[in-house]
Amino acid sequence: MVVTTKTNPLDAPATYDPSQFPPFAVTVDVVILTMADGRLHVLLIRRGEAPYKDMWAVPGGFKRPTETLDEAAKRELAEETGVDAASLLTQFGAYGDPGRDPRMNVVTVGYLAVLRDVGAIVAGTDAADASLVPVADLLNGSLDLAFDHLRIVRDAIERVRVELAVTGIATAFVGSTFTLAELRAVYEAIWGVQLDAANFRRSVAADDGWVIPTGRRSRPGPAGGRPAELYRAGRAWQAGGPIHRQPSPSRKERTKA
Amino acid sequence: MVVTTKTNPLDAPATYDPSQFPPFAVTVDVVILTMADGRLHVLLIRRGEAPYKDMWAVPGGFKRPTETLDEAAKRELAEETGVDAASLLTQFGAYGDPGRDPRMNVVTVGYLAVLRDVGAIVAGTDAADASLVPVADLLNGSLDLAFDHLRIVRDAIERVRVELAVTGIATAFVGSTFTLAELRAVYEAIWGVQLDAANFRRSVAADDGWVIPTGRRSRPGPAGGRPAELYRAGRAWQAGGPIHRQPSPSRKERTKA
DNA sequence: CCGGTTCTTGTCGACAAGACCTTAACCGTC
DNA sequence: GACGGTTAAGGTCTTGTCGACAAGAACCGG
Repeated sequence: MVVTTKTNPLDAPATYDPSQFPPFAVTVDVVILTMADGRLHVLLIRRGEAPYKDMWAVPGGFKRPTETLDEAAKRELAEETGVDAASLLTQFGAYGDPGRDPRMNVVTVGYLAVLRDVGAIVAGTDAADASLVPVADLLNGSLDLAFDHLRIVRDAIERVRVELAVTGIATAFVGSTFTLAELRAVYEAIWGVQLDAANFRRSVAADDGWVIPTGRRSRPGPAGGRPAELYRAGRAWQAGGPIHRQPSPSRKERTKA
Repeated sequence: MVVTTKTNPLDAPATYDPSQFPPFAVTVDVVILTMADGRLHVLLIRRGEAPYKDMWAVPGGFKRPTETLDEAAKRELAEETGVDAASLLTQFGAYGDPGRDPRMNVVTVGYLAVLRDVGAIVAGTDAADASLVPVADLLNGSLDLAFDHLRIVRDAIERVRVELAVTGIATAFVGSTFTLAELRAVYEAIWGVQLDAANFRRSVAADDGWVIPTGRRSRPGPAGGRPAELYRAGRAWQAGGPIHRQPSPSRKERTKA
């Protein structure tokens, strides 16, 4: 109640005296997303012990009492991939369903990390224990995960779709220099749409600050074609990205949908 | 435990053997927002005991091992206000900084609840212990809160501003039937902007599904005026609201900003 | 040199959103 | 009952944005 017989507003019913609070384990799970061959992938690890032995799971670990949640996520990311970048981490949800871990009461906090070129990192670890999995394989239900990690990954995907429209998270998927085609591929893969290259260029390059031309040009692919200009990320990506998802599919159907 | 010393990527360093996981208290804090005299308010309670005695705080309580986080938030909301509506609850963040509660390790999960007409509920309880506070008083720093609750409330406000553009949360602030002026006041108060009444009407009433006219009309205010039509919320509010925040202030400055 | 491919620039039209005005309906007072 | 004040509702015009589409530029291989 707002006010019980005592006067402590933070307390729960007498059966839940704060001095006898139910203990929980608190963990941090990091959903690591990256682009590989034009598709969105998530980094998963294979469990070596029960429960859910041999199943794929999201990397994570226990929060320490001396660190914040953000620091715990940063530490886990560094332990898993060797990447030290706290700015790429975004908290997206907390999960505490009873029985989600059959061994004890665990509340986990989900973090989203966007990296580029995780392939080399994954290869460096034991390949049998870590792998990049296309998110499409998870979203269509053809692959299940340990615990409630499938739900956690789903929520992370949904979050990155929103972040893509609101923040400049797209540049985290590409390298320090990139072509606009690469950047456009990020939007197309994550949103599952097809964007007009000309209009995309206009939106991104119009008011400068989004991307900065370097003057150099990329080498064409094996199929030839005109070499694309190389850009680097500008500093204006904190106040909302330049590309927005189409709210209503304009009259013509998209082939890719 | 999740893992033993070997081969399991889910584990932490040996100093953190899962069998000795550090215990945390897990609480749920509910930021209850409502409209009062044209401004956005938050329901706060006054602490009666140390720490932070006599300071304002967000209502909350311990999560029980047998309930989910959502259920805990729903229970807390019912205990505080008597309102039983889980659909209005939105989780927006987790907070676990060390020392945020000087007594023990506490991780709290923040929930946002949008209600209408909390005034009667607050009046029903002990008025000295619960109160509606304008969020403006919190955002400008003139009032501090216990623990890290100021940060929690700030995050909740930011979240409701986003939800307003993405979901149909605006209808949760008004009654079951409402005028478009009332609905517009919600947007104006939360975003701090001034919207053109004519354009607002077009956006909301254009493609029906947002609001449904009831045929009845409201009684004019004390200053007179033409009576407004009464609407009720449609069912199309799950796929994004009709009103979007202006991304770029078009050439003319707004008087209210 | 010549098609094939990709990047870049240009133009056009549809649509959405803001600014502004006019009409409609109710109040109070005189 | 007439009149000004107030608020709601509807209409029109302009502006800006966004998507579709066409055309040119720069590289490839043969």
